[in-house]
Amino acid sequence: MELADAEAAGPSPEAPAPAECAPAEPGGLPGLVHDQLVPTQSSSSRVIVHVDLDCFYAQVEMISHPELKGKPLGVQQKYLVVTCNYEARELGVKKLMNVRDAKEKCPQLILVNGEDLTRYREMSYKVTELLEEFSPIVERLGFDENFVDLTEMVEKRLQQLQSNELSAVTVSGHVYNNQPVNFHNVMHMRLLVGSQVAAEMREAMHNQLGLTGCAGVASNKLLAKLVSGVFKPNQQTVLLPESCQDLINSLNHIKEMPGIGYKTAKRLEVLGINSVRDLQSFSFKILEKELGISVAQRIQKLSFGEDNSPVMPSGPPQSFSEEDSFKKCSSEVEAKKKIEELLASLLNRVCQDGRRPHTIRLVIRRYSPEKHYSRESRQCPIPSHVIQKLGTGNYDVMTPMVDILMKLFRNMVNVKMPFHLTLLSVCFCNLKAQNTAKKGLIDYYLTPSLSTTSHSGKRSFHSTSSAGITG
DNA sequence: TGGGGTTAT
DNA sequence: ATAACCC
Repeated sequence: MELADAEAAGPSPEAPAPAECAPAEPGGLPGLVHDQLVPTQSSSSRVIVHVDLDCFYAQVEMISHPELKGKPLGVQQKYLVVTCNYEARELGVKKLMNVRDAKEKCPQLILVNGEDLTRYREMSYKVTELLEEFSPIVERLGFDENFVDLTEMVEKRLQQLQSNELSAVTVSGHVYNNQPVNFHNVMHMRLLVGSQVAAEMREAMHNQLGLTGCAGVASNKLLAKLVSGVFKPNQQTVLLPESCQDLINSLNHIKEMPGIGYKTAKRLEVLGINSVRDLQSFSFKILEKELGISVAQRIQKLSFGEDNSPVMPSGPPQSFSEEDSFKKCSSEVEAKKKIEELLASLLNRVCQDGRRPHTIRLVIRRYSPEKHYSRESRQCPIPSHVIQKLGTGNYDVMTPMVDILMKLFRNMVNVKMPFHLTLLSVCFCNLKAQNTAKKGLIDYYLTPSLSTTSHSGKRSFHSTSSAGITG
């Protein structure tokens, strides 16, 4: 028979079942259990794939410049090699390596400037769109990673199969730990079909876009992401539930757990938590006291390989920004010039998108000898008369925008005092569908006093009236 | 550390 | 507006 039979035959991964990822040694983790934090242990039987392009910027550059293929290539932003191809890696170049160190390690290294992200961004969205053809549930993570929820696709494919075909299903790519497949286990079968879809995705990326990448297939985003990196360039791996503990225990430090960043890792270290096992067995009450219930709950679940966060379809971007970093900017005139450059690029992008931003933000980074990474920002609504000029190339939209940005600038920086900036960034956000009405009709409905949001879309229109800033 | 992005508070 | 996270 088909799915129903298979379902009964398997060790029932359905129902109010055990954890997604049963602990290997139930005795060794009193923390979570005794503190009684875990609510439902939602046994997700989802099939998620994480697709991760190999050294993405370098790949795009090799497509643009085929003569560079086979040679060690690095992509440079300012004084950093932000990524490089595998030829360069074999010669000792690492991601985010200083240009000087990289050249020292590898004098033949060819560097291309990658500060303009336009082509990378365009290729990135082509990848996402290709994946959306498989399933519409695609979540972007940066420019070079995507999660896809394959649960539905996989169910449909399994339903097409007769029971005698079920045992003929094969895995595509690696199985983590070389774990044997149980053809009577439904979740195993789902994941195998997931691995086949992943292979098709990678094939399509290669045939249609010329790109290679890795894929990881597992029952949630965390595990899919972790397992995608197990075999590295241009390979894929599927994780079967029984090997979940091995995967998360293969991490050498909690900082390697996606979702535990620099700050949280530092605070955990103070508590003596360094390994994933440390986090698993740590008292939840104390963890909650230190990090708050939200973070504590989330990361302790992560430590068990549990992650119920859904794959959220990214859709079009929520914001557009352009930034530039530099050694020093210390005059208003200089800042204005840089802001104008950033704005000009942004206007092109926003124009192509079709939607219109209703908010603009200026971001700065002030120089400070050690205290690294602190940005300040000011934002304000974009006046409606300026928004309306955005799509039309006709009128000068630069002038009013620059005026607004310079007011925001002076709101943050006292220009009568000496200052030293190392970064400027302009961001358009609060994007709304265009008011491309057949003048009159739609305009009428969208007029603020008459708008009742009873319309279709989920975005509510509000032609905000002049909304300048008080500067 | 670049030049981007997101969500939560 | 900031802070955390991701690449």
